[in-house]
Amino acid sequence: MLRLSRLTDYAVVVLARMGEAGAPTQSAPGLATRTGLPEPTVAKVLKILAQAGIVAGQRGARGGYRLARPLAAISLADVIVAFEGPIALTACVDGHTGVCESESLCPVRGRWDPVNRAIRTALSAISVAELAGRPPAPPARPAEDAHPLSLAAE
Amino acid sequence: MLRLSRLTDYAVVVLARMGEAGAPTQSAPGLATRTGLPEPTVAKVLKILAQAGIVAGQRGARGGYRLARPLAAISLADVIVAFEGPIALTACVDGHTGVCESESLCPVRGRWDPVNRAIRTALSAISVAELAGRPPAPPARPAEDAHPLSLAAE
DNA sequence: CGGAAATAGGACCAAGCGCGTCCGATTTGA
DNA sequence: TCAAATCGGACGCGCTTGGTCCTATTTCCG
Repeated sequence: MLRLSRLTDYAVVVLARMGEAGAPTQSAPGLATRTGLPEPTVAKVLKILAQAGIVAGQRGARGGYRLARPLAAISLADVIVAFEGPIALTACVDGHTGVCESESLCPVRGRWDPVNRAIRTALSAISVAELAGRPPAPPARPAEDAHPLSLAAE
Repeated sequence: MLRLSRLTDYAVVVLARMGEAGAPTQSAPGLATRTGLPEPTVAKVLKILAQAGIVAGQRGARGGYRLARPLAAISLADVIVAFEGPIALTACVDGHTGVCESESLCPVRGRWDPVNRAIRTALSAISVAELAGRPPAPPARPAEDAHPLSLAAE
């Protein structure tokens, strides 16, 4: 199913809501009620997004979170990397030399790299704004209909 | 990490080994020793591949498995679908209407479709033969670097 | 100046499921 | 008739994910 974690899914929803709000700064409880998601989960999502530099947190009373950059400048790959680490399909790629009991026997050593790069490229080409379908008020909105991602010919 | 299951990874390795063998039919225990993978696991992988129609099983003594079609005609998407179901990044897409407690609130309803299609297309364009990196005859390691798989423009 | 509100950063526990294993039934060649 | 192999399912351990909560820190408002 290639599924990404549920937190990542939530993050996209939360970011989309943040983008369409009027106020620049919004609190985690407020975002929770507006998205319909449980409040502690939304808080956790926002904390991770803040660590990744995608949102910026403002502490103290009347604090909250604001987007560090417009939704159009946040790629889907950024969000996925923040929640799931580097994008790769197999576990063989992230420094686990010696895990495979038979590296010399493995016929696909290093062959996954172009595949991973392709997936990465595809995910980097999609912005959260495109996923949300409505840019808040950018000077030049990219497109209303999703363009074919510049991947392989369909 | 977007990781696919370990069984899927094994399947690619097993298929690659089957493609480079001389005999058309090979037994699960034989494939296990040749890949260095545990024998029950290889048997399970082969069973799933047989259900998906990627390999064909021959029962009885001197039986085994053979490729239903050449490796070049087996796409990576075929293998992934066999082991992990339909390729989709989120759980919202496979008929779970009503799971999300707030579909009307969700700003990304249906927006994942182009993303999923792009991933699917990319994975369909890659054959197991390309992952194995060697057409028919394996005297030694033919090439060190992989060719760019005709995927995305980098 | 004090209290309230909110983020920051952990730790913690429960549930789900991936994954390896094994068993019996069936088929087929020697 | 026996042996070898696939086929189909069930079972249980273990890791990862997820949701929750607690405490410290910061900052605005009365």
